[in-house]
Amino acid sequence: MPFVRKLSHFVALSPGEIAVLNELQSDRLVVRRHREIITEGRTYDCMYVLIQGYAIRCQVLRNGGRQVLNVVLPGDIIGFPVTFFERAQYTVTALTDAMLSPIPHASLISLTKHHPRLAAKVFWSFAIEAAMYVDHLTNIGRRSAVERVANFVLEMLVRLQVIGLADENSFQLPLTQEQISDAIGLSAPHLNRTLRELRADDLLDLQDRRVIIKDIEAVRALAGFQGYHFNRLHLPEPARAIDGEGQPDLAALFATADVSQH
Amino acid sequence: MPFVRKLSHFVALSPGEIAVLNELQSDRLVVRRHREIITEGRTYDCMYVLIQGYAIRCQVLRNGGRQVLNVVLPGDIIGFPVTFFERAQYTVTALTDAMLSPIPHASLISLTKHHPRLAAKVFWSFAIEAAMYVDHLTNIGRRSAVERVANFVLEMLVRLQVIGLADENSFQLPLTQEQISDAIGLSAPHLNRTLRELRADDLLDLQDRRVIIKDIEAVRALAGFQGYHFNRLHLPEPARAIDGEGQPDLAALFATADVSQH
DNA sequence: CGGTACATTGAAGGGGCTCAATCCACGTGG
DNA sequence: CCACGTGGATTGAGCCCCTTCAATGTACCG
Repeated sequence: MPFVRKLSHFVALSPGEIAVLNELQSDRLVVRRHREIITEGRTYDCMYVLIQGYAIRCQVLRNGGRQVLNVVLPGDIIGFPVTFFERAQYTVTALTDAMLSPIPHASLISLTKHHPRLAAKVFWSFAIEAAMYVDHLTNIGRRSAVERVANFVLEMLVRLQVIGLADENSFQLPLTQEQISDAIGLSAPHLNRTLRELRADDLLDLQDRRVIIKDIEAVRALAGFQGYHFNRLHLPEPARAIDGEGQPDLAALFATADVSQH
Repeated sequence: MPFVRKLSHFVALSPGEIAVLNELQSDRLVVRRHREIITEGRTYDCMYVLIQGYAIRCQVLRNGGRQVLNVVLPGDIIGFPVTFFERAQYTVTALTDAMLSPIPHASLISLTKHHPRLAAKVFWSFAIEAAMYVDHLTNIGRRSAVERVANFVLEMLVRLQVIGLADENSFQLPLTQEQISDAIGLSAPHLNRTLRELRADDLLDLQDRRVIIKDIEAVRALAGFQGYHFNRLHLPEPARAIDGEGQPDLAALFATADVSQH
């Protein structure tokens, strides 16, 4: 289960919590390539965990311009923030045939009640999405074309490594150059020229939907890559927790596993 | 309490819930103009509600470039996602003298346990932040200078109206032109020229930190402004909630107010 | 074989940047 | 009261990065 794998990378999960998470993702749903998973303007009562496949979140402007907000990888949750509003803010499209697991909002609320600490961990993980948007923002707002490509490629590398879909310095990525260019705010021709430059300098190569980073250190230096949000999440630990109300069952509240029936 | 006011705009709150939220924000902290509230790279055990004043979230690049990620207004929570990681991803700086209320992470977790439905509402509200980042992304990635300014100004108008700090078509905004330009990915000179254009066309005016939108409809048309995330939040309602496990206390779980001691 | 999807390349132009210089309001100290 | 410093707004000149609009190339596929 890629979601558990990814979440484990960011925060400790007890066996009981893992069981609950797997239970949550027991429903399955298949979406074919190029179909929309979420459609802008519509209403949704659930989120989706992407079990297998790839997708993009995407906004379209009246003049035809597109912004690819984000690439969705296996283990990512589709639905934050988009399904939390009465009308979806953007569209999510499957890039490949994809397998999803719907998670009704009601289940999340229910989790909040019955497994509060686990729910907090899930909500905490939404911070990762938000942090990625933040980094994209600086990337697009304040960097040159080469720097943008370098950052994009490094982000993908690290995210794919977390879920075991990238090796040391290369990975598959089912995006066309046009989609990549829409993700980093460039025109497709200019992205192509920028890639040529990077290839000429032996920094990285992109062919047949495969990215090979030939000189990671150089690319990292070029990108000014920080990647703070690939650090672990920071939840209060039981030992340090302080609660003004002095609840009697405080210790239980902050116990690592709040799952009793397993 | 601006946070309650803002949250009420997005989701229904019972009197009991409002009381709990006010209790949460009882601590006070003053930060002077130009001081940092959150510093990149450091660790935090609490979030802050901005009670009064203004702030900006901001990332700095090695080459000196800055990206203003966001303007923080009264009622906004400072700390999502930035304090949820072991190292803060960006810096938050007070633009004016500011009053804050610290909310320990532990209190949030505690809320999850004791007032699960209210906690869900608070976590749900984080989607608003993320949705704003998403809109900034398309704004910066795919729009021209005039369009960016139009969008920026409209977003500020609506956000300030929600908390009662803007009238029909104008508002104070304590940002220099340089800071605004860093927010929308332009250079300061070019922002200035763009403002001149907009002023010449009688669309809007910016003087002495005050924005006056002279022709809202025209600006809105120019911006292609959607503002989906100013819609209400969409939580499951008690009536429609479905829980696979068939918990006996389901009705209680989804009751609007889950606060008993008030 | 023609059609589709995508990568690649070229030429031309413009939108926005860089780097200043200037202006202006304001506060501060001599 | 004026000289000066400072932070910010405004304007100008030059240019380059990137866009636009094609055309061309190249797989793959029914």
